[in-house]
Amino acid sequence: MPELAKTYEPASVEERWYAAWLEQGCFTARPERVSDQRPAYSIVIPPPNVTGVLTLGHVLNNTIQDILARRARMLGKEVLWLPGTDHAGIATQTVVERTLKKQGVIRHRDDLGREKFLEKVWEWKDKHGGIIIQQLKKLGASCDWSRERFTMDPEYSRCVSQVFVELYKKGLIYRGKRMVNWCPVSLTALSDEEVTMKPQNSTMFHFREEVAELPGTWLTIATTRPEVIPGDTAVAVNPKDERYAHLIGKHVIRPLPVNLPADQKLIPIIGDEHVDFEFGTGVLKVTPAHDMADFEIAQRHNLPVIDVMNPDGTMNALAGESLVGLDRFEARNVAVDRLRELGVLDKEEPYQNNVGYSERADVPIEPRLSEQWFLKYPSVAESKACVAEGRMKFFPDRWAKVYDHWMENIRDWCISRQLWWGHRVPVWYRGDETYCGIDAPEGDGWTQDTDVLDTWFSSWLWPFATMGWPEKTDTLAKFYPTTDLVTGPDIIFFWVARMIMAGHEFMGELPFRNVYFTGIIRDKQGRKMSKSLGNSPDPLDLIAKFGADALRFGVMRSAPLGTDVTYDEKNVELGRNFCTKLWNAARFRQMQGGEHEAEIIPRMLTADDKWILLQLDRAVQEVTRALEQYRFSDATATLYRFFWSEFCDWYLEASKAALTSDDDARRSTTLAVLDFVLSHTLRLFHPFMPFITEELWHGLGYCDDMPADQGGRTIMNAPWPKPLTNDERHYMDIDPSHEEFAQQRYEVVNAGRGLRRDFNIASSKRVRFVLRCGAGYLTEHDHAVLELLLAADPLDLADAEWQAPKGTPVALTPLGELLLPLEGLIDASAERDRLTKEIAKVEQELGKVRAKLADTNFAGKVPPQVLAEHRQREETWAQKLEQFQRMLEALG
RNA sequence: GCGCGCUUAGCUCAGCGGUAGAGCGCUUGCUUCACACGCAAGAAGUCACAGGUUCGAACCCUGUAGCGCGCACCA
Repeated sequence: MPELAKTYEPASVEERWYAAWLEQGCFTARPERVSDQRPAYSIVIPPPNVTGVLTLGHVLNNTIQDILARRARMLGKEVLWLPGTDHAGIATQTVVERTLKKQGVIRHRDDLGREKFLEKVWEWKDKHGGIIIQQLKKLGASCDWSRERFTMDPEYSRCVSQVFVELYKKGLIYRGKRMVNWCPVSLTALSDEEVTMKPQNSTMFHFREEVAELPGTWLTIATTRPEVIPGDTAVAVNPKDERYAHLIGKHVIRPLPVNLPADQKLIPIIGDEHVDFEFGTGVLKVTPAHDMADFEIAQRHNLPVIDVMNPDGTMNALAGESLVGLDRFEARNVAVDRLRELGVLDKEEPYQNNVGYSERADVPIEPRLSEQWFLKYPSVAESKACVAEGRMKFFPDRWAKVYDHWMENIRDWCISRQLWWGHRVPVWYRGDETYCGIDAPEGDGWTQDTDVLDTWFSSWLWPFATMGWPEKTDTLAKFYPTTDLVTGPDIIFFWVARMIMAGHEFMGELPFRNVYFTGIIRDKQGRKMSKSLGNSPDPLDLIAKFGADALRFGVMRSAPLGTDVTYDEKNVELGRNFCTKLWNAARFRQMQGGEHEAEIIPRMLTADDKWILLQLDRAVQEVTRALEQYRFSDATATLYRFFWSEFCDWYLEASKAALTSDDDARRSTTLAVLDFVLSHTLRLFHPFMPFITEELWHGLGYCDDMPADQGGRTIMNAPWPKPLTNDERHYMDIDPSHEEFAQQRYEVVNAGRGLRRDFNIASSKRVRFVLRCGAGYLTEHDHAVLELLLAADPLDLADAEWQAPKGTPVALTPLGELLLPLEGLIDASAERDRLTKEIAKVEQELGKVRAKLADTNFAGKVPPQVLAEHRQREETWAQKLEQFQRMLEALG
């Protein structure tokens, strides 16, 4: 085996192993291998935007999925991690359109026309579509690339059409002219979920309108949107409002638009319960074409609907000469000027309100009446029930409540978009005829609906459409429903809820059993990562600098279940340091030589060996449990503690005593324990850090223990470590008392190091220690370990009678008093001060315990076990106190 | 307005009924033959606040404040 380099060089290792895994088909799922003994495990990737680039959010999300997939393989499952990309309608179309404009190819997409423009989008997709996939590979994602899907693949598109047709035939999809959220920039309708409310500093304008039938009587109206006054078709008051009730049925004179004949300016005063008399002036202007609530009022009262705006947010001719052609915000200013000129503007006051914004274009949406396609959600009851009844689990489970609330108040989904990039609505028209089908109808003269479908209308089919539905493929039969879904809580409604409904509706079953919601990655100031803030580091840079494993480990370590992740490059650095530590521990093992298959000889096991085997066992159990509960940061914390503190700091240092001994059996047993622990550790680490563990798995030769026919002896297929069985414990003669003994010796070491510190002796300087435990109490090996770890030269064992020179520093340990004889440096007063301080501490602790025990309330009511613990504690402190006092007396 | 979450060491977070923990940062030693991306030792906390339950509360209950998120929304 070639000697390992001094530091780990991730780049070449990562590239080499990823290529090897691909070549050996390690990621390919084989449905034919699924059986009772080899259960299926599946997960579908949340498809990233096809033209997107990798962000830290993707790193978090996909590392989690990779950990789950890799661990499932090690548990002997047949794993399918199905990857792919999303066409991301608006996002992609916007990017391509903007780029073409920048390049001067077009001024507007209409310059090219639908077909030509789509050609450009496909060109763009072919050019940039592979980027994020390549980046996921850099991260080490073990996706089954042979099954990669794209939401605009021909087969996938057929699924989308088929689903549309089926829902149409069931009467769940319908077309209607309704109020929708309109984005004046993207020029398309949006779903309710694509609108986010933002607080705005607006102005509330109060203006007067005169009652036509009662000249001199004015109604004052409060509004934030004076520019849509030309669209007002009524003024509403609450019929119970005594101030205004008598005016119902009369009319007011609308001040805008100007230049209309007087009779056309009259609009009715109506009574409607919707009007809140507390708010504003208690008089509401009703603008049915530009406000959702007003539209409903208009329907109740059969009011005309006057749309005064163009699709792009500019005012149309109906807004009148003074406003026509102006952008809605300019128009607002002009409208205010007009009101002022007319002398009817009473008041302007600053006002904070919430305005719906288009999530994508980041501009206020415009409520707009238009002809759109809507879906009445299917399988709502089942979808609600499966989460409520716990058949599908959410992690953390508080999201179940959010889901439930949304499902309870679910409203029809506007699924049509006035875009070009996407799945075309599979509906054709000819005269009065309408045809809905997967393929175009026979005969001439049919024209297809020009709208495309909301991107999520394809994404919601992802779990089964990617597996070949509607064909009954092997993949679908074996891997659906999927096991886990890993995604962000921000798309719980956009995607998760809808997939659950589609799963029930088309597969008759839930699409996944567990949903893990990641946190959102934030910067150190707690802000979301975003391109515009420039606070989002490029994961590829981090991989280049620290290695993919370091990035993965660092991110997982800082991402506890249920909380947002504060990103700090320090964490990645920590991951890099950890990789180096692992690498160097492996190097240490390699430098000892010897074959790795050296067998453990139970009778040769030292207390240290048994101790580390028990710590390993504990780590195996903890990591396993943490992963079962999706507590990834807990798993990394355990791995870190076990490997760094327990294995490297204690065991590996202690093992040096055995490794330099003349006893061959001891030597080879120690090597065997090192190998046992390392090979288990590598496997525990593998899901988190796939590259370095594979490299060391081969570098240390552990791969040789695997059957040659199993996919190239990769650690990917090595068995996940199991806790020790009772038989194994018995065979190796391991029991908790050995752990305690080892621990006690380590306490001696700590005490010795403490003495060094107190007396300013460098940790590396070899000095004489005396342990008053009686000769022959320790085995030769245990003694050698203590000597090594204390850097003692020598460590003498003495009887209780042994007297040190007065003022010799001494520390209490579970194995006896540890003395540090200082030749010529004895300072009795310094030691007296030190002991006095120790005594004060002990007395304080003893006092606390005694006070509790003296409390009859405590002693009478506490469970016996707790009482016993306190008694034990009291005894220990009392003993210590006595010993310290004796030491102080000895000082004279 | 309704709901959810958070508040523990300078920073990021564990702990969720029985003596306050980790990593980073900080301090002090150390070129100890795997590793200075390291080793060793150390300082550092009225566990947001106020009540309550309990023998005992960071942990359970009630309320308050601050921060964050979701839903709804009155022009």
